[in-house]
Amino acid sequence: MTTDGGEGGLPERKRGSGVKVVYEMLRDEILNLKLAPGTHIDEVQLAERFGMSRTPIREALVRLAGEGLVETLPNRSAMVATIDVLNLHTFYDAITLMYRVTTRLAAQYHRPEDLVRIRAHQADYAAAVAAQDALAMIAINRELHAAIAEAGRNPYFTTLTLRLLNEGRRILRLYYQSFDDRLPQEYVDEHEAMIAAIAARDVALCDRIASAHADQIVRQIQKLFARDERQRVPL
Amino acid sequence: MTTDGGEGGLPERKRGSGVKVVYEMLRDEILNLKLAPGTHIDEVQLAERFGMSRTPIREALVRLAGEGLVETLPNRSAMVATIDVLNLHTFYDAITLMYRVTTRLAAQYHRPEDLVRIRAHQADYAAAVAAQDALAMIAINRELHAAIAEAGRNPYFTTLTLRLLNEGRRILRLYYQSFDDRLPQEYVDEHEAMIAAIAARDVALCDRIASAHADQIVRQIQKLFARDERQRVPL
DNA sequence: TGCATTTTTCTTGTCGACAAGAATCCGCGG
DNA sequence: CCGCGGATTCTTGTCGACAAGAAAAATGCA
Repeated sequence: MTTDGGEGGLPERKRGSGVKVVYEMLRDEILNLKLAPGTHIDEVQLAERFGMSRTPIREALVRLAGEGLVETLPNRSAMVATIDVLNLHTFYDAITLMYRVTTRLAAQYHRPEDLVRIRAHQADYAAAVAAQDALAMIAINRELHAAIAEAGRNPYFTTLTLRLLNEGRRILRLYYQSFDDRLPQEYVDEHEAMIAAIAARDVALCDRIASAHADQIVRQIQKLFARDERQRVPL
Repeated sequence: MTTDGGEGGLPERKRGSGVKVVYEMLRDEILNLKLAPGTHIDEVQLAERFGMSRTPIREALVRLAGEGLVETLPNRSAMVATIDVLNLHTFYDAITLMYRVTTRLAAQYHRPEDLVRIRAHQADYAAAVAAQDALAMIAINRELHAAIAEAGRNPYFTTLTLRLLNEGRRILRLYYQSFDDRLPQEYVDEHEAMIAAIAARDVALCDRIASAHADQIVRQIQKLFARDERQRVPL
């Protein structure tokens, strides 16, 4: 069986769009864990699936490797980047610092249209929480913080934050697919407070809220990995 | 005239090394401003120069684009990334924060072999200062701070720091090629103090020194751009 | 049977060629 | 003289094919 992804139609597509399509599709599948970490990626298989040559596939993979989403060894198959559980503390450090810095900068440099975008994401987030849709929450959480980072208008920090949000999305996704936990209403409130602080241009308050928010998420992830997965089977 | 770069010899090279060679060569030329910002990059020209097909050239360019060293528009020539003078403050913010964070982390997590590497770079730096070799100083300064970042063992911060150091190398290079200034002996002393603080694992001191060091560099760059380039011609 | 070695198959890295847009040049009209 | 439209050239994006290296399978030997 050839597991067609659903792209098998008219092969007419615009010049230059091929790479973009493959790149975005693969990125989403990696972030959704639809492609499990460690999965070996076969270029010809992807080429057949997307109905194009290996060349654009290759370029998409190189780009994804640049963002740390796939790992590649010479003359060997590329594979979906693994989630390094042992070095998670570096992730905690980085996401905490980036939450703080981008939120502070957003308080300083945001413009009215930024707040509109941010609040739109927050509305989506609240809706996802109400609908108990954990997957949507994870995706929207990323978009919300990305919008805050953009409002800070520092491309260096924005890029790193985006990368960390991607990583975080994979980790959270791991969390919510393993067991359907209560969905944290607190996040909605924390986001609300964060947005208010940004709108009020209160840098110090933003810093405090961002720190707390990051700590919250770190604790949640730690709770996941501390969880005992063994089934208690009567003997 | 075909401006051969000097690669025109036996075309035998190992499989998989092509991309690496092109990538590193182009990266160095961009960082040295041997390729001026804004220069259009012609793929076939590079292919002829390196004696290989366009495919590996292309992959190298995609990688460089991922690091922000070249900018690419669809169906248009890639070009060497421009130095955005108007948004330099974002660079200042980012490099200052990364200097602080990586130095602090180095104080916490460095191992003996890290100090050996760092001190070797520092010796090279001092030698370059003694030799009045500004170009070597610029390159070694990057390596020194890169080694400190590596000692901090947080790949997220290390990656961003490396990117900022690259950008800084281009800017400094711009500086020292415009006029041969006095070479700052102070940097040697500041580096020395920084290394001592790392070795002593004094996080707070590291933070202070890194801040001061970043401010120093920022001021130097600002002095460059504030400089009045007009020639005073008698009328 | 178990292990080392060789052969086969499979996947990637590189190449040359072709087609679609973009940039350039040329001719024409105002 | 200048601007505008079409033809031409030039550059990039994509393709199919081939070769080198790696993984897997098959073979031989103890």
